[in-house]
Amino acid sequence: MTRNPSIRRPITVSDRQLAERCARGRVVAIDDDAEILLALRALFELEGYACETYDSAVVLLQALSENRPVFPGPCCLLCDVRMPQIDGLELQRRLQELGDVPMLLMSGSSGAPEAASAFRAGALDFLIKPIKAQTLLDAVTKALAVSAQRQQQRARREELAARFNSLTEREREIARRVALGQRNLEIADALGIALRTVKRHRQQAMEKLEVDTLVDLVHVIGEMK
Amino acid sequence: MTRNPSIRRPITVSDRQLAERCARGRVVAIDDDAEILLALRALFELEGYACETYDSAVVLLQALSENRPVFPGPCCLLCDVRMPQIDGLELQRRLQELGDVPMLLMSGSSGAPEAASAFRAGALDFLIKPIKAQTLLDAVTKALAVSAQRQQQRARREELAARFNSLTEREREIARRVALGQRNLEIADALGIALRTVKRHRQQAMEKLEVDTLVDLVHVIGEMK
DNA sequence: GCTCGCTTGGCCCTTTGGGGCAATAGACAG
DNA sequence: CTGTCTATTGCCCCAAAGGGCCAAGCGAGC
Repeated sequence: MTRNPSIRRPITVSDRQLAERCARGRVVAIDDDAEILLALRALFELEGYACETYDSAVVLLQALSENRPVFPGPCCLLCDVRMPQIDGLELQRRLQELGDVPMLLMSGSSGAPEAASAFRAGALDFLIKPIKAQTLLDAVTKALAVSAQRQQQRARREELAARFNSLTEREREIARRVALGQRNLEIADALGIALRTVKRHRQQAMEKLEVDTLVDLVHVIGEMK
Repeated sequence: MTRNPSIRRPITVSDRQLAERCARGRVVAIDDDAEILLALRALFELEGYACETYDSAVVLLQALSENRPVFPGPCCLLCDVRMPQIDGLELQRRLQELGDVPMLLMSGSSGAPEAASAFRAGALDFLIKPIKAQTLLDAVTKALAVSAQRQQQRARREELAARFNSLTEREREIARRVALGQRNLEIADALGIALRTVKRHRQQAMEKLEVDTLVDLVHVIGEMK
């Protein structure tokens, strides 16, 4: 394991506090109104969430492109629609490939077309200013829950994919066929190899996939695709 | 099999044509503007879809409560938001328990709040008048596709549930345990019965569920819940 | 009382799965 | 060139699943 060269300062107490907050949930707020950002930050931090604020989508995109490490945990975006240069909907489009961070949009002056676009593009909600604090918190809570679930799902898939990739090509082939319900003998005939060989690969595959029943194998293969 | 007493007139040629259209897709349009309804009907029928029109949500609800038989096939609702008595959003709420018919809302005068409400309540899209014919057709095509998929899904589940219910209590119990990966002997011990008995029930269950491999059993049980 | 379906279980045999032990052969990195 | 990894296979043994044949106990309904 190599040392990460990006670590260049010691961990402070505030880092630890931030980490705790991030574990509960992190709200990334984007609005060109500085006062609103302050108010949002105050509200979310009072609730025990971490909050990052950006006064424009451009700054956020730049920060993201630097790809600096963040504490793990659920995360959501809360973004104003009406902003100069890059507006909320445009930002949503650009982040779409990133994909798994739930997005909340808010606006005071937008019409139905903007709201509809936002939802079509996958926004989790569209809040109309002025927004009641409770409404905002409910939306954020839900968004963070969605985020947590997606992250869990993704972690699980990656875990399984990693295990599956640690199999040899032959083992994968046999695992797939086993999960389709083919018998060892069928597989042996199909691949033109001996029964004993199929058994060995099957055995190896199940060991590497950390399953010990056929049922679990089926579930694991099913979860991956 | 008993005769259905609700059949009281012979099948006509136009019935057959309607049935063909319904199989392609049926659009239920609700708008208080008679001209719009005419235009919608013309558009959808030109595309080969069946189209029912209602000039108010009240009439639609009444028609639904009579529960008369309709031809099977994918179906979607296309409903104006701004209507007297019961508006589009209210109709959406009332039909929500019905649940599996995709809903498209349209409006010329609504704002972001209405659009957001519609999406939160599960609307598939929210179209802003004036709507281009192509936009409308695209939305309807998508809604019908969703409907078809839901119907297929539901049919499959009902089919499987019916099979599962045709099992005896004991057979269900054993099928569940088998699908959880328990071995016959484990099950026998857990239920305090002989191995042979478990085998018999297992065998019966798989026959009734129309599966012949353990893998298929797992999939069938999985699809049901 | 009797039949029918559900549940139960014993006996026995075959097929399939699981796994140890040993060995051959090709590919590839060091 | 050598050691490691992968794929392959044979032989043997045991456990588990699949299934035929037969039969008893029991509650529901005729």
